[in-house]
Amino acid sequence: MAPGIRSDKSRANIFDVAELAGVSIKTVSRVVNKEPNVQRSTREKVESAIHALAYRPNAAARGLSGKRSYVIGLVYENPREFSYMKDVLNGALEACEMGGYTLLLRPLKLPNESLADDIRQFVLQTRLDGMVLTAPICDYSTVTSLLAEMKIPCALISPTELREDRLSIACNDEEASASLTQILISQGHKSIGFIKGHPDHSATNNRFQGYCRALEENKIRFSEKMVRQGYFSFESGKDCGKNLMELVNRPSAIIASNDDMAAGVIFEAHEKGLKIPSELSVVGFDDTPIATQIWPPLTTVRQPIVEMSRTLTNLLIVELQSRHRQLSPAPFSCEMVIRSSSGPR
Amino acid sequence: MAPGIRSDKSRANIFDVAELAGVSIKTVSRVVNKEPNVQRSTREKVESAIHALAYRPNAAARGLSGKRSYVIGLVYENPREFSYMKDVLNGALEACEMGGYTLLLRPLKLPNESLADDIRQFVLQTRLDGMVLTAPICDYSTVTSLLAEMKIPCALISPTELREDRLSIACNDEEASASLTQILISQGHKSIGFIKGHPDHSATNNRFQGYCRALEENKIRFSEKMVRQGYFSFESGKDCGKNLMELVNRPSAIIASNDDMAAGVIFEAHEKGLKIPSELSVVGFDDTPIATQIWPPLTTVRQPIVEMSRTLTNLLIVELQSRHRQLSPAPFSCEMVIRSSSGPR
DNA sequence: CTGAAAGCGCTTACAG
DNA sequence: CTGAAAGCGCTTACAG
Repeated sequence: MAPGIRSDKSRANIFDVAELAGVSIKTVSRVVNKEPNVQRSTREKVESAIHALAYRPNAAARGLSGKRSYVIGLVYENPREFSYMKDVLNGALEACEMGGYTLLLRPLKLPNESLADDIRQFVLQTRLDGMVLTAPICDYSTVTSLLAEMKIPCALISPTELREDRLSIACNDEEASASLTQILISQGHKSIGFIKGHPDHSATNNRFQGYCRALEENKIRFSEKMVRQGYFSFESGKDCGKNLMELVNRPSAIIASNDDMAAGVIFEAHEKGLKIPSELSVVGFDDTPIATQIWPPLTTVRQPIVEMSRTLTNLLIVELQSRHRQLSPAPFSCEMVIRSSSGPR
Repeated sequence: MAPGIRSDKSRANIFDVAELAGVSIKTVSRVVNKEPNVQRSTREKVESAIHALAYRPNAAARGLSGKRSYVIGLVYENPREFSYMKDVLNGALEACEMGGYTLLLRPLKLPNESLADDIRQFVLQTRLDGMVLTAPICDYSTVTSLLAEMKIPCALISPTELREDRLSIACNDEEASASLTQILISQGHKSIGFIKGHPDHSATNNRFQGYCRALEENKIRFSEKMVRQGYFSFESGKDCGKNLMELVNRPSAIIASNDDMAAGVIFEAHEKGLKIPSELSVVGFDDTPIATQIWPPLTTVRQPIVEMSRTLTNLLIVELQSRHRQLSPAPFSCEMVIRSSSGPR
C-alpha cells in the first residue's frame, strides 16, 4: 500500500507536493525535472514531500503541456525467429525503465511500399520523442530522412554506414568474423564455405569481409564457388548448405552468417548423413538460444545485443533530455564461443 | 504529406474540426468517441472535417481530462526462449492497433517476492486501463486480487481456473494431448514416457491428464516411472529425457509438454546415439520455430497463440469501451502436426 | 533562486 | 440531439 496521507483523492498531484513542501508548483516541477538552479535545502524539502506522498508526475499532463511525450518508439521488421529482437527489446525496455520513458513497439513487414508513411503515422499518432531503428530499416534513407525532417531524434542499431551525426551502435563484426575464420584455418581447414546474410544488413558485408581477410592473411585462395547468398533464415541456410555440400570438392567447414542459417546447414548435414564435426565443421553468429538446442551445439560468436541496445537507448534518452547530441559509442566486442559443431579437419 | 489546410500549427485540434464542421467541440468529441445520439447529417459533416484536417485526437489530452489512458499492459515472465511470447505479443499488438490502444510491456522475473508491488507500480505509473496477463502470472491470486481491488479489468491467457467473472482464453490442451498420445499408441507404442511442464502452468496438468486418459482408453497401464517433472526449459527436457532413456525398460516414445523440452530430449538422444524415430519417437507441444529447426523435425501440436491473444485482447478492449463484461470465448482447437521425430514402433 | 499566470486539448457533468 | 463551462495536472514563458 502507498502511504495513505490523503484519502479524498487516489493520488497526489503537484499541488499537494507544493503545499506539503511549502513551495510553488513551479519549484516542484524543477525538482522533478532535475533542473539546476534550485537551492539545496529547497530541493530536499520537495524531495521528501514527493516521497511522503508517493508522488508520480502524470504523464498525460506532462505530455499535454510540455512538448515531449516521454515515449520512444522501437521499429523493427517482424521476424519469424525472435531471438535477436528479444535482446534488442529487453535492452531498450531496461533503458526506458531506468530513464522514465515508455517504449512503444512497431513491428513492420518488409518489403513495404508504404514504409515511410507507416512510420510517419506511428510518429504522429503516438507523438513519440525519439525512435530506435533496427537493421535493415535504419539504412533506408526514406525513413531516416523522414525522421530528420520531422525532427525526431533516432538511434540506429547496426547501420551499414556509421555517421557522426547519427546516434548508432555496432559491434566489430569484421574482426569477429576474421577470428572465427582463423580458428577454422588453424584447425586445418583450407576449403571453407561461407553463407552470406541478407544483403540489406550491414552485418552481412562486414562478416564477409572478415572471412576474406582471414583467408588472405593465411594465403588461402578465395573462391566464389565457396560463397552463397543467404537471407538469415533457417530455410536459406538449409538451401545454401545443401548446395555447398553437393559441390564436387565440398568444403570441410561452413561459416554461416547467423545461427539460424547454421542450424539449417546442420539440419541438412543430418539429412545427408554427414557427421559433424568430423566430416563437416559448421559455425554461426549471434549465440542465440538455438545454438545450444541443436545437436551438436554450435560454435558461434556472441554479440552483446542486450547491452548494445540498452546503451544506445540510454544515449538516446540522454540526448532527448539534454537536447544535446551525444557521441556514438565505440563498436562493441564480440566473443568467440567454441562448441562441438566445429573441430580439426 | 498531410493536407496542409492550416500552416500556423502543425496539427489540427478539436476546435479546428468543430469550426470547419460548424458544430461545437462536444459534438466532435461525440463523433470521435462513437457515442450514439448524434444526428446522421451532423456526424457526416464532422467526419468529413476530421478527414479533411487529418485530425487525430491527442492521447495526452484525452488521458488527462478523461478517466482512461487507452493503454493496455502486457505482463509476462521474461523467458529465455521467446517463441511463445512472440506470438502473444503479436496478437496483442494487432488487437491494440485495430482498437486504437497502446500496448505497454512489463517483463518480470519469477519467482519474485515483490510481484504484486511491481505490478501495482506498473499500473500507477502508466495509469493503464486494462491488463493482459500470461501464465503463470494470471494464476497468482495476489496479482488478480490486487488488480480487482484497483479496478483494472484484466484478461488471462491460459489460466488454470476458468472463471465466469474473468475474461480468459484457453485451448483444448487435454484433448490435444490425448490425441497426440493416441497417435503414438496407434503406431504400436505401449511404453510411453511423459515429461510434465512447469507445475505453475495450467497447460501442465491438462496435457498430463490427456496422456493419462489416452492410456486408459487403450487399457495401457499407467506407470509413475514413465513420468518426469520438467519446467518447460530445454535443459529440463534434456535431464528428464536422459533419465527416461536410462531406464532398464526404456520407453519407445517420449511426450514432452513443449517443444523446447522435446528438443532437449532429441539432443540427448543424439548424445546417446539413439536413432530417432526408429529407436525412440519424440513429440512436443506448441509448434514453435525450433520444431522445424532441429533434426529430425518434431511432431507437435499447434496452438493458435497469435489468434488467441488477438481475440482475448480485442475482447478486453470491447469491455473497456463498453464498460460491460464480455463473455470469454470457447477454448480454441489445437492441430496435430506430424513430422519425422515420431513413427511406428 | 523562486513564483503567478496562461494554456496544452481533450472529457465530464450539466443544461436545454 | 446539441452546446457552454469547468477542469484534468502539468510546462512554458515571463517576471522578479
